[in-house]
Amino acid sequence: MNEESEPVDGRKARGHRRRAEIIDATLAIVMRDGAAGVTHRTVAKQAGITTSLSTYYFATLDDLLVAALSSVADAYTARIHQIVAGPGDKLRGLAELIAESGGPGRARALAERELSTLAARRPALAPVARRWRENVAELAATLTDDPEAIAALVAASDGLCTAILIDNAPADSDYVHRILARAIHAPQDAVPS
Amino acid sequence: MNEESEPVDGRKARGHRRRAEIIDATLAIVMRDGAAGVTHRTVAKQAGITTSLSTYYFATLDDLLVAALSSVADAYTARIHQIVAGPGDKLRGLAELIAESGGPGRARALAERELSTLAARRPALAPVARRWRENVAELAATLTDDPEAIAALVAASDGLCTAILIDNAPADSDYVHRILARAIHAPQDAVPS
DNA sequence: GTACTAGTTGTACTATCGTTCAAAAAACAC
DNA sequence: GTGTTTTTTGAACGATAGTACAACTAGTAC
Repeated sequence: MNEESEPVDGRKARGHRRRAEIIDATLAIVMRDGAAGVTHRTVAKQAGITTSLSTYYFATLDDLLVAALSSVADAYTARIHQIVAGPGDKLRGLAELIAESGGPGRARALAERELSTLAARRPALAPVARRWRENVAELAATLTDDPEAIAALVAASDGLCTAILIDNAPADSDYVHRILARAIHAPQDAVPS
Repeated sequence: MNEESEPVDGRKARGHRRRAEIIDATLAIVMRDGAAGVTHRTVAKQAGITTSLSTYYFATLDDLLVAALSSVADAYTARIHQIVAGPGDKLRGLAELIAESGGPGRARALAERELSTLAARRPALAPVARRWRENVAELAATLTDDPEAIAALVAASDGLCTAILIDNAPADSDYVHRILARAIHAPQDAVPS
């Protein structure tokens, strides 16, 4: 998504398409078997290419993981920007996005979590892993000026995702929305202590 | 921690000690290199034993990971029960526990997150991974009866941990406490919509 | 002492891993 | 057509993985 403009060379064009295919194959692996299942060989088999071609585009496995995480992060970034720019209730839009983690978006959300967790140890992944939370903060900033309310909403979003993914908590959009609203609309002097 | 009572047989006693050593070694590996670094060989080397002895106590790698996750989960359970049973402000105690993830408790918290993430794919790990959130909910239940307030506090706790671990967010105990208080003390009719 | 059980070791098998490399194939420029 | 660049292949290297297994040691019971 953050690639250069279309190349005129037909070979490079094919190369870019191939690269995207490999990233998609990597994501498919992460969604099916987790990040631990990502090897040059499994990715190549998934993409229907030879192992060496996978290493041709991504010299190291880390490169592959960075690209894959960037891809999911891009998707979420687009979704949130769409919500922010759209006409509807932004908090409800976020709630629906989060609630998807319990259904059709579960594999994708899980992939994002796995790759983000990797980021704690691989510096190359860190800036990409931060994006989801930055995007939520951006959305929150359109609803309030209180920085702690923003932080509270970001934390609530992450915590709800965790609960839905790991705990198999109910992913009811209305329920998620109520928890989110509670986080962002709480009075800042709730507890004077 | 959830083992049987002390065996009288000196060999079995040694065996139990050995088992605990292996679990500790596994945790050390997870803390240093992540869950991906856990192999029978690395664990054995860390524990100063042979590879076959590691497989003698834990036939499969999953067994090892379950035991390791159980161990960290036990530690957190003990900490939270201590806070609940103690005389001090329970919410502040939780805030301090969470804030530790930014400092001395970082490796341990990261290990818990990594193993919990594994739980999404390995059923054997699931019940153990749920414990942390159940414990926080237990603590929250001593502060309010509103189930959504409890859920909000649990989500906030998890989200704050994520921010501290992945985002390298400031882990100021007072700050964490304010976010937590905001989650649990918000009025339930903040947003009528 | 013998018989028995639990812990421990060394070795080895097969599989898969990341990575490299020279060479072939394809698309381009001329 | 020739020459050049990019993509693609097949094979191979060394390293490490999980696991199995027979043998050895050490504690226990009698």
